[in-house]
Amino acid sequence: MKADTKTIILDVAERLFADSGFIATSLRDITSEANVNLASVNYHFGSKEALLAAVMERRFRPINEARLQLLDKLEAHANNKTIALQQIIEALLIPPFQKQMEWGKSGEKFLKLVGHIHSENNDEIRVLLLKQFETVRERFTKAFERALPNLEPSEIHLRFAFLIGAMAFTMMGTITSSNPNKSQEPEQLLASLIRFCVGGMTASSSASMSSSIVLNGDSK
Amino acid sequence: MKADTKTIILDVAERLFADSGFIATSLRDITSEANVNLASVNYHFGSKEALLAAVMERRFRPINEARLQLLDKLEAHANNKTIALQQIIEALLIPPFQKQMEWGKSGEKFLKLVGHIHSENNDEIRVLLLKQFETVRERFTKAFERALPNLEPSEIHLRFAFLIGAMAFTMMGTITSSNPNKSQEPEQLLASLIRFCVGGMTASSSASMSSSIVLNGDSK
DNA sequence: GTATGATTAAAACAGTTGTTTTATTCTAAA
DNA sequence: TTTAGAATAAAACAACTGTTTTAATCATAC
Repeated sequence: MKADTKTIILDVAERLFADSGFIATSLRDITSEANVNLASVNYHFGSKEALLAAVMERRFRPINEARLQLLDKLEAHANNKTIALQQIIEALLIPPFQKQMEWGKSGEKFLKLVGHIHSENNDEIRVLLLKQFETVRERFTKAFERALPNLEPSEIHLRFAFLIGAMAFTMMGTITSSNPNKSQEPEQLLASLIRFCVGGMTASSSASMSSSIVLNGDSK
Repeated sequence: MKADTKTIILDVAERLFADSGFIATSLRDITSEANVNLASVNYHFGSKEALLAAVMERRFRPINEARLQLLDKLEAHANNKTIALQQIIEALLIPPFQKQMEWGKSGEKFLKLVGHIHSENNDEIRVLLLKQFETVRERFTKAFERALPNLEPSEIHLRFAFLIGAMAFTMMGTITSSNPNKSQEPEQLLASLIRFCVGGMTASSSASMSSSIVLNGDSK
């Protein structure tokens, strides 16, 4: 089983981008570790940025397809009845972790990369991710709005963003690496994340600030 | 009121690091925009990385002092009684937003920088932040454990990490910039974040996965 | 006024970056 | 076997990086 140049480059780039970041990883880092010629990246992908796009595309397509497929199934089974919020959140959060386990060592670092891309400064790079995520985002926003009819859409929008933040942070691996306990099983990590997000999304919207702290910017 | 070179460099570096990231911002970007000589960064701070450390140090000290002070006050007022979880979370989340408003235009971009540093690939850089955060982390972890006695410490540890993720993501400004609505008021954003985190931290720990999806990595 | 040290200025340094160009090799159809 | 095109290889390109060195200037105490 001989892996072709394009695949080797994708694999190595995925791992190095995840470990050291997009900017800090040079094409020479990638090509030397992949044992391919430096020019082969530009030959096969066009540019360094296009290589990153290809890396993300390869993993994101199946993940987002699984997400939408699960949501389809949920909406088909529950005709007119409201879908339980936990099931929506599971349809969103389980696929990336599940795919990562399926891919084994090859896709080991992909979630870490995605977590970092989520908080990328470079707009052009983050747009690559948003493009992939757009349909998922729209569909799940509607699902959340149906499941949480007593929350204003703007509030749901914000909470969805918080959820993404918790998810991205989890994916980056900062949590597992900083945890002094023995390495968290992905299943336990995912289960905790789901619980946290369900609690966050279903939180009461009426609670006001209890302390006397006020945000007033007097210093002009 | 003449601003000295060191302060100008700190201000410009803070803004550029927040907008374009640490690696992507060159010393020449900073010094040319600050109208100071290139060598002045190394003269006053020693290195580019030491400059970043100085940028973070300047903002983090007052924020974390405020956090600990608020927690002190909570623990002093509630002798033996348990502190409401929402108050703990407020003591953690309000100071950064409050300080940012106090600082006005000068500290406008600091939270964005912090959010990005949280998800930095470079370990040495993230360590700079963790060092500043260590005491806060320990104190609030204990407070959470007291306020949530029915949760296992490992579960609290994870949820704390999710909370940090939601917070960092909020700070990065990805949310506000992606929101099609009129610019979110910081107060409303903070209030929503607090609600989400309170809900997430107090979520039931017994809920198991409801769907039939299972994470099993058969592909060896 | 002069000497001392802090600050700023300008230039050079040694290295790395993504990309392109020019040759060479490989592969598969005619 | 010849030949056209794909793929790889090696080298060069021009630009940019953080840091250091060497001069010049500034402020301040004597």
